[in-house]
Amino acid sequence: MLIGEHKHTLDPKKRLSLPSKWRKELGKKLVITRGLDNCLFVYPLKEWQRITDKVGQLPLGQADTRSFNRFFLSGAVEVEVDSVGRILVPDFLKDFGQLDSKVVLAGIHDRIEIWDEERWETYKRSIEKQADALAEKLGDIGVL
Amino acid sequence: MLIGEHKHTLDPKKRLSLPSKWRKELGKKLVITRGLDNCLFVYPLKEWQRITDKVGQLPLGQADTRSFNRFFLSGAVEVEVDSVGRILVPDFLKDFGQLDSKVVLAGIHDRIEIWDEERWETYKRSIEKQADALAEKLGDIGVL
DNA sequence: AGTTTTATGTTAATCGGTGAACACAAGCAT
DNA sequence: ATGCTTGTGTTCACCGATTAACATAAAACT
Repeated sequence: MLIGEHKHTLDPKKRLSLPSKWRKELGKKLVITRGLDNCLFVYPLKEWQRITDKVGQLPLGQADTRSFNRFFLSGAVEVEVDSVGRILVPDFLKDFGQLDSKVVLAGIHDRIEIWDEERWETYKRSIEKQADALAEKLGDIGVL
Repeated sequence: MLIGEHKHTLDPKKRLSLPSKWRKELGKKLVITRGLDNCLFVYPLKEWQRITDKVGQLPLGQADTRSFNRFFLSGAVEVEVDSVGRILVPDFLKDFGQLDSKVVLAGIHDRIEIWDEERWETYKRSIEKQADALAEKLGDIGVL
């Protein structure tokens, strides 16, 4: 289970070292892709396969799902973790996530998300404000 | 069953000793996370798993659940109880809970909550005033 | 073909976290 | 009252992670 948040830096060569806490769980091969809300999603290879299975089952007839597939799949890249636990972030994904050198890695259950630090802080403040309202909604669903 | 309230202090290294009463029940590994109303939730590992099972099944497509997942999961940290019964509170959670050195630990059924002492006192006063009204509401649901 | 730039791999140094051990204070119970 | 448990504060030393710096390899361009 990937949880927690870590601040790291993207080195000048766009390499990002993964929090050592997560390395075992993440494994050697990962998939990075465009995420929602302008962050990047990073999945361990196994999880990625599980997800593409689901996505592949969506009806091709709807324009929405076609668009989403393109967004999600065409932006995906398989990367390998190097000997010191770093991954290489491709240019186009770095641009998409508007990443500077300071980034935040957030563990969300089965994936990690990469955020530009500044954007993460503002986003976080906004969800913290909404949290109580969100929780009520989820209470209805029976989570808490 | 975790009940009662205890005043403790957060030491300069952000360590918090758990009330000895609860230690057996809490076990060695706990999860701390952002809670509602600006307090922190602390779950024994087992309870935590029960909750994340539910949370993990929420649909990725809804912005609300994404937000809540980020709020709840990225804010979670697994901590170990040290040899003298203390846990370490990460910076970002200390900030979120607006904790000073004096805190209150409140037992709420299957979790404990960490509150800044001052904020706890005001909150408590407010719910004490509302108590009668709250009870009526619960009566409607059939609790009391 | 040679030179410069880009990519990748390896090593090193620093910084901070973490844990253990200890000492003291305070409260509770017998 | 006094002895034992619990909470708090401090010190130290160690280990490891992250980052920066360096070295090598590949590639691109002239």
